Amino acid sequence: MKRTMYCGEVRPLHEQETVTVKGWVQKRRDLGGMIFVDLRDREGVVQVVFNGEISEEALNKAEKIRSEYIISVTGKVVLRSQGQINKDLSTGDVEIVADSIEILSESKTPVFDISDAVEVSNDLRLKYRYLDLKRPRMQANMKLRHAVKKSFRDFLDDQGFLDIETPYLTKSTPEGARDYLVPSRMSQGKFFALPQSPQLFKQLLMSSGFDKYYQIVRCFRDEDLRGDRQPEFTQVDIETSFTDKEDIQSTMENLLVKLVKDVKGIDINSPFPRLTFKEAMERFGSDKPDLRFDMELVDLKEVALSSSFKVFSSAVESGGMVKGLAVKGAADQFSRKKIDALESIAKIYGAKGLAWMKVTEEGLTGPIARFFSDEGAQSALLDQMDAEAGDLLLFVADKDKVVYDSLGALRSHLGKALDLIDTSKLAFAWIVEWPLLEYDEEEGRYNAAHHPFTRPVEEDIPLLKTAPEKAMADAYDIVLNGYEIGGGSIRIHQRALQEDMFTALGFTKEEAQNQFDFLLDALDYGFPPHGGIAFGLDRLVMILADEENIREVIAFPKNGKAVDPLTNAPSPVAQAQLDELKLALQSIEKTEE
RNA sequence: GGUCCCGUAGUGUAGCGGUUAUCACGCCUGCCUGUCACGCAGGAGAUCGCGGGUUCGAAUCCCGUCGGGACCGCCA
Repeated sequence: MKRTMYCGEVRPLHEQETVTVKGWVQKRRDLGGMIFVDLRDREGVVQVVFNGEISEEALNKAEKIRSEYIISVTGKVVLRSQGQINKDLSTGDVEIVADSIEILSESKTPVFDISDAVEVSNDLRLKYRYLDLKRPRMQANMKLRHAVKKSFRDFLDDQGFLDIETPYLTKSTPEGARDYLVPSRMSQGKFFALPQSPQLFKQLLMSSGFDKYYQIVRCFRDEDLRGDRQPEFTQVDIETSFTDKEDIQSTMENLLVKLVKDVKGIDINSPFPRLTFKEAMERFGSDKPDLRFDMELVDLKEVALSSSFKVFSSAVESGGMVKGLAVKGAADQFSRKKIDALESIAKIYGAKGLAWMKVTEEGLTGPIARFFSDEGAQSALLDQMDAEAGDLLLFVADKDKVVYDSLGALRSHLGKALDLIDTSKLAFAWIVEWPLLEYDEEEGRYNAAHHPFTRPVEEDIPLLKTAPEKAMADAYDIVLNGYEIGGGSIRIHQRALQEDMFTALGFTKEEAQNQFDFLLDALDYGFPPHGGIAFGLDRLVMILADEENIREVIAFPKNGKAVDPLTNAPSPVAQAQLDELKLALQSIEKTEE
């Protein structure tokens, strides 16, 4: 019998119709002369009734079925009588009275319940991912991911963007993340790298005149994993010629407004707020601030300098800073022990300590309150921090980076812990005016903050030769609820400027030519001005799905050690395979330090 | 590379120096014609991740190891 409809789609309008549904046995309730089966497919669950008075044969077969058996049922749709309606099911007004049943596949009892109710360990879920993906949560996440991709495609297609594929077997480049390498049999001793992004290819496509390009594309980075980072992840990669930053930003805002409406039915406002990198760091201690709540960092340079508290004044005098957070109305909730816990968070980011005071009706209390006992110092502090009785004040005095990182982390932590976040909000924002370069202390040189093909802002182009570290990039990130969900820039489209950029990054002419000859050569043949953006699809879907790990929106992800417990990849290979590639393994025995 | 947390029936857990190792769900058998967390009666199922140590005695304490998770570094 051919399926006539999905289980989850049976409705009262189908009353008296004979239907055939095929699905997985969610639950069997055997009452003896009568068996109820909840039958599940991707669209939902419907109750099937096996009644000996209707069909003895079907009832007998139904006695044999167990959880997750796959069956085909043909029967009549009937309305349930009052009192038998199940309002928890979308199909709860009806049920299917079975005339016949066919068992299409048997199943062992699954190792865990196919339900959202039980929290199963990550390891088991990934090992039995095909079972895990049956769960309603995962089915919903996969459908959402599809809807997001479709919305991207529909919008970009409407706007005249062309989907063009770029190679996965490509050239290793020294900049950026560690590459995944693929040995070449045909060119022995040489390696492809899997792309960290299709960056250079999309730029070349611009030179070829494709004008508007997009691709939903897998990218690979061999770095340690996090909740929002997998070794392979998906970008929505976009590039446009004859454009500028504002043009790209407004197009992407239109895209996201439509996307959020399409997949969540939510109206969001555009344009999105624009913060400079500096402003984001100063106000939120993060380059990807969560703008769903306030509690901004307060600069206390003046207060610190005039204070008798050495820790504060000397931090500023030695070139660092002092910043504070006013945690509104939280003084009573924070015992000494809880403040110690906050301090240990600050210390993760290099803070030597976390200074604190509580504001009471009588004034400031806490171990450092005595330094702010005089009327003037106290009112200056309270004024700056907009603090009042009942507030908990937190301070970090240190190098800029430590102050930003530790207070930024405390702000996020407290936002969650104190329930300050309106979780129904989607707080998009652009972070703009990024430094072009950042200093790498380990290597003792400058690295591209974004990537080496990012154009400096027009007025800073001369700085590239004189003081490149001061140059700002024509780059922009887009953040959502405390995550970076995309980033892009206007690119360099002149050879001379690209060479200056390589020089600023410490490349010799030969090194630049060796690594990027194809780009430099192409630049000789002319590039239109161009720029673009890439979205992290997994992260965006994760946030829209209300998940906290991108694993939840990837069908077959890796675990925290970059291993796939389902297939057990990566795995050893046969000696013959290595021989063919002329590869020899070094001893991988653990060596003593 | 580093810090912290977790490993107990199929699953989720209790126990934290002496228990017949707890409970729930699931599983198996029987009964049951309106269940939907079905019900009732019974049953099986655990080398307490692994190795070593302390102790009269270890699931429990200590060390190591393996596996998992979170975070720092790393991720243009």
